[in-house]
Amino acid sequence: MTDTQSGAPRKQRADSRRNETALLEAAAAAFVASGVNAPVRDIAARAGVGVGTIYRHFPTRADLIVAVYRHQVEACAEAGPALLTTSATPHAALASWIHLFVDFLVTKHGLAEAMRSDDAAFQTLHAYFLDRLVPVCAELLDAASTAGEIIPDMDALVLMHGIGNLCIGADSPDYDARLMVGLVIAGLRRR
Amino acid sequence: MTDTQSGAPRKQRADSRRNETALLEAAAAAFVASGVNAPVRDIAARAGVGVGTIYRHFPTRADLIVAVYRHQVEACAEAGPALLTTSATPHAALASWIHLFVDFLVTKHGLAEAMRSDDAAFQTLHAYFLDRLVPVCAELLDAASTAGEIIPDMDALVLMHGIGNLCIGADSPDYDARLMVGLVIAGLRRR
DNA sequence: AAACATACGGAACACGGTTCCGTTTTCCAA
DNA sequence: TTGGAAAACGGAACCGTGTTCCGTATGTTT
Repeated sequence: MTDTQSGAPRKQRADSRRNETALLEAAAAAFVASGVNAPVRDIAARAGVGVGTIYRHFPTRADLIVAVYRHQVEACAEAGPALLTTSATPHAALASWIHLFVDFLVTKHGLAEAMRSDDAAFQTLHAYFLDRLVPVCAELLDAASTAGEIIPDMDALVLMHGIGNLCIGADSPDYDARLMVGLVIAGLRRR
Repeated sequence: MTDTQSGAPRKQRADSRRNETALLEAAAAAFVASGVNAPVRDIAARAGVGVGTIYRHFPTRADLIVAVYRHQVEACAEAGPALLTTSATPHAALASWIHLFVDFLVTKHGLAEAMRSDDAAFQTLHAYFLDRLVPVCAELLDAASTAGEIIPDMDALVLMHGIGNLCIGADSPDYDARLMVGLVIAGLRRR
């Protein structure tokens, strides 16, 4: 049954659009100040709206996080192929790209933690990040392994998971996520 | 028979000791069933005590976790020197020991996550695990680097942090903590 | 301007950790 | 054996967060 509802019954209300952008800005600010787990009420207060409005626009926290960081993720994804053409070797491109990803993660307090929460609400976050970045990573891995620089058959999804995990707690003074990621990259090398 | 004791103010009450062991058993069971973040009320109910009793015996969740897993951590710590004498090379000993640690972590749902929480309540957990295991790891690292098998100056604390992080979410079907840890171990190798 | 869909606000609820205090149990000493 | 102080207990009450719900307000269309 094709219930062809009338094409575009009505456009989105102006206040709704205003609130959405206000929320995005408020959330970005709150994330910087308190990490991606900033209390819902705080974000609402910053945006000058009620909590209900948040849930109406972004049903889960993951939706909000995705919306806030979407363009940065896009930039990271697009950097992959670019690096492949500008780098000396595929392995160098892979290394640079991973460092780019790490830089992104470690500057978002709590993002790495959230990324790997098995809470159902974070499915969206998981899905978006992985859908967007895993193929890029896979392409880089493939190029490097074709060039014989790294071990074959490394799974991009597992690698991304692992890199993400290594970035957890990156702001702790006695931890060094980049060093650990460097070990992983070295470990990928064919010996 | 009167028990042999010097003039202590008073010995611990019998019900108190009973409750403590009951609590330990209940917590162990709850941890297996629901992970180390099992609700306090659940643990209390399993042990047949009130929630206040938990807090009296184990002021923070970390205290409870430490108490439950203490002997396993001890075993892991003691395995370090042993492996060093029985293994072919220091690097092999290091690898075996790390895998031992990983096995311990991945079978305790949520432990790895808890390990790296920056919540103040988990200071105890952090402190105990690291105080006990980092020196062992350092000894193994030192032996391997003295033998020229791995890169020098690797910090044991950072390595333990990283390994712990890699174990987060180890029960997810599309992740492989052991594989990632293997990459790190390979990355340690001098090339 | 009236009518109606859309969106809003925030009170109310759910849930888990933590505290507090009146009551109960244990132990010691007389 | 027993009186009573100290130790320990239980769980109600409290707090902070996420989430839902519905009466009200706002924007849009005719």
